Amino acid sequence: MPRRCGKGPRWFCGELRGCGRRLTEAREIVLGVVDKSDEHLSAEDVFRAVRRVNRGIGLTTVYRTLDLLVNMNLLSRCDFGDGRARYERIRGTKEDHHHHHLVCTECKKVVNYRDFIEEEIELLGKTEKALSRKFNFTIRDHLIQFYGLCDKCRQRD
Amino acid sequence: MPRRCGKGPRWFCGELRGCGRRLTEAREIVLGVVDKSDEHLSAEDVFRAVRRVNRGIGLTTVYRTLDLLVNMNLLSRCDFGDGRARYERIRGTKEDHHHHHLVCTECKKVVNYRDFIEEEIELLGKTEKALSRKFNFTIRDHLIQFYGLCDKCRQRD
DNA sequence: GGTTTTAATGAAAATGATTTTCAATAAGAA
DNA sequence: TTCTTATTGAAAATCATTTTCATTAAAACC
Ligand SMILES: [Mn+2]
Ligand SMILES: [Mn+2]
Ligand SMILES: [Zn+2]
Ligand SMILES: [Zn+2]
Repeated sequence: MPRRCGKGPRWFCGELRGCGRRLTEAREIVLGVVDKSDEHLSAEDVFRAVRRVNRGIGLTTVYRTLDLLVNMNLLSRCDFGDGRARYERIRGTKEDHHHHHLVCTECKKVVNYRDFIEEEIELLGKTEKALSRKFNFTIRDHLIQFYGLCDKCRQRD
Repeated sequence: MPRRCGKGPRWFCGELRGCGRRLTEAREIVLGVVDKSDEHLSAEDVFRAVRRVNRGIGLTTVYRTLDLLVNMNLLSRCDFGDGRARYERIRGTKEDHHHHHLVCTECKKVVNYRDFIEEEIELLGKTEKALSRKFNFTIRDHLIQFYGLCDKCRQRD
């Protein structure tokens, strides 16, 4: 009889075990930190939050864990062009909380939006079909981002 | 009477002078290299090509010049997620040769496509209006990229 | 043509996010 | 509990890009 996995939610423990991985405090804390936040956190952001819970966890481990969680499809890694990766939790089904981003090029503020997502998805389908045929590509993912100036930055100029 | 600008196309010389800049051999060669190519060149790629014309030009100058040309709106800087910027010439009017990218996540091959560009533009307009109202954003630019597997990489797996 | 101003340059050093190395630690199977 | 080996932290390494600074050369002005 396998010993009850000490800490952390069962499902997470299970997912990890499933691929021969171990449930550690660092992994729990990192997942918890990103999960709680509704921001787009950098590795450094996550590191700072993690340290508040356990001072002993190193930046290297945070990087490694974020990588792992992205590969497990629990987090998504974003690039808003400021030279550092950012992470956010993928909630529920893939299609469920799908959203795109609106980035202020001035203050780097990022807004999630879902307006016209349906139309974007429809366009995606169309494009996928056409490009698949034309270039023999299998499309797996897409990136749609809008750049501009937020309210405050527009006025400031 | 201002001396005739020695080398290079008049328009380029003029554009530079217009903002208090000087026309140099490095700038001419860099622009020429990116202009001739129909690839998405990294700074290193450009550097190698530039050296074939003039061995004396340094990598630093290539970086500086690429920056300048992007700011002058002659080149566009792309990010395909491989950790280095890539550059391509912007031809003609902005709307004219507008295209989006299809990136193979395996071999990093990049394809330009224009299929459904009209629909994408239409969607952009719609989204711009809605997001502008909802979030008080002024949209200036957008990024639409598809990721997947090219023909060869699909078969190889 | 020559002289002057200062933008542009190259080499080397610095930067900064991320990755690698490696010896020590601890998860979890038995 | 013991044993295997995945995971970890600290320090060093990587690598694209930027900064520094002394030198060079556009081009404005004689
Ligand atoms: Mn988001
Ligand atoms: Mn292109
Ligand atoms: Zn802003
Ligand atoms: Zn490929």
